[in-house]
Amino acid sequence: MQIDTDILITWGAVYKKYHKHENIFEEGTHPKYYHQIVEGDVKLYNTNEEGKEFIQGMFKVGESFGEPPLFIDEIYPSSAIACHESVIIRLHKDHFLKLLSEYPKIQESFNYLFAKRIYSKAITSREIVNNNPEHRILAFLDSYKKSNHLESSNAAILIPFTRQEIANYTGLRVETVIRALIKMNESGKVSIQNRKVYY
Amino acid sequence: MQIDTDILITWGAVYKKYHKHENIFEEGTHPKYYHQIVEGDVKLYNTNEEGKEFIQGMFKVGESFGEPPLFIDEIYPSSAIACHESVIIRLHKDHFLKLLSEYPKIQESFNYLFAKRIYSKAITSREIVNNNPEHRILAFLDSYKKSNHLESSNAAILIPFTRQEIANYTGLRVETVIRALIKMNESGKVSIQNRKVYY
DNA sequence: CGGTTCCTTGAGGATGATCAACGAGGGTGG
DNA sequence: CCACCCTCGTTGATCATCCTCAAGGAACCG
Repeated sequence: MQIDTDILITWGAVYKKYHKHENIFEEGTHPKYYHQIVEGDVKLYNTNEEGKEFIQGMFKVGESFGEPPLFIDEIYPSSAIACHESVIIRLHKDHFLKLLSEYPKIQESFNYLFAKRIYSKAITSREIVNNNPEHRILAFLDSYKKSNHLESSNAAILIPFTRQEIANYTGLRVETVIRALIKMNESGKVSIQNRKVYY
Repeated sequence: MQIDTDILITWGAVYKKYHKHENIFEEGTHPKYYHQIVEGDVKLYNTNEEGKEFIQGMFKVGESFGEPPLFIDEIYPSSAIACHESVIIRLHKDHFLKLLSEYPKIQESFNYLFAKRIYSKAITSREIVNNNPEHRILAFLDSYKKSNHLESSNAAILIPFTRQEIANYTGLRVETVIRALIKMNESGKVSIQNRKVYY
């Protein structure tokens, strides 16, 4: 979702800078703002009791994140952190909801966005639950590719994630991801060139 | 989501009866209708290559299902089947989208519904990915309880699912679910009374 | 170069999946 | 009313696989 920054500013939004690895909001807290990325990228994640991280999603320039709780008056189910130096434009919740009611078109866009998210989550989870590491990783790669390179469905693209991040996405362990990727490279399902994964 | 049946009828919706275990739509096909349950219940599911089933969700009287693909012009990511003798009111996709654009209130309700689904999915998946059977089952029980018994958050309720269904929801195997439930009964996390699970 | 982050490898152990039976209950028709 | 069937629940033994732990190597950056 991308709301025109001019509109956001008009309604009282302000830019805020975040350092690399700085927290944007914390799991369990009440949402106060609508967030949209102007520069940089953001990770939504959980950490469980044992300190293991699970990545709910990664978001990049132009995208909004952490909106669902705004609509249903709930606390954040996960934390958000800036992966790199980032600039976020944020609008106070009340103003955001007001804005929403004034612009049915934006309302409609959120419907579209949410429907897409649900759809993509449905696709992913049916593969993730299937306890096969290769499946899980492929599901992750597919969903990344689909959401970022709609056009070039044939050419292999660089996967800009570390093995650790892939592990945190799929719920696997780093070593398992590494071993699976090596096998997938041998069988031609992915291509690895000096440690970079292409798919 | 529940749209007034009078409105649906006005826009051309019709009732359709489904037998127990009859298919309502198939994974991979293009959605033609908006579906809302008048009587009975519906299961959304996938079957993978090895024939293992994964349940995406169960829906009951008054609820709609399989709507996201309508919004984004995509094929169904899963199949729908009537669990029992059911009556569905369905409205042709084109009419549904038209109706939607005429009623901003309904549009808004879908935003609310979708936000809720995303939220609940986020909660669930962070537990599901954690490969511990007990966690997975508890996540499932919590999400069921939350979506069906908002009020009585303290009293134990009957879980109306077979162990096989719980297995298909959580991606575990029946035997694993059984053994986990027995342990959870012993440790007091659930209560089992002549084979029925209470939580 | 020294430090950090990321990748890789090996060995061993834990645990969920699998396979194969069997038991319990509910419903149905003779 | 009883025999049968069908679905669901249960158990035990074995197997496969992913996790764990521990260590070391490669790339990158100040």
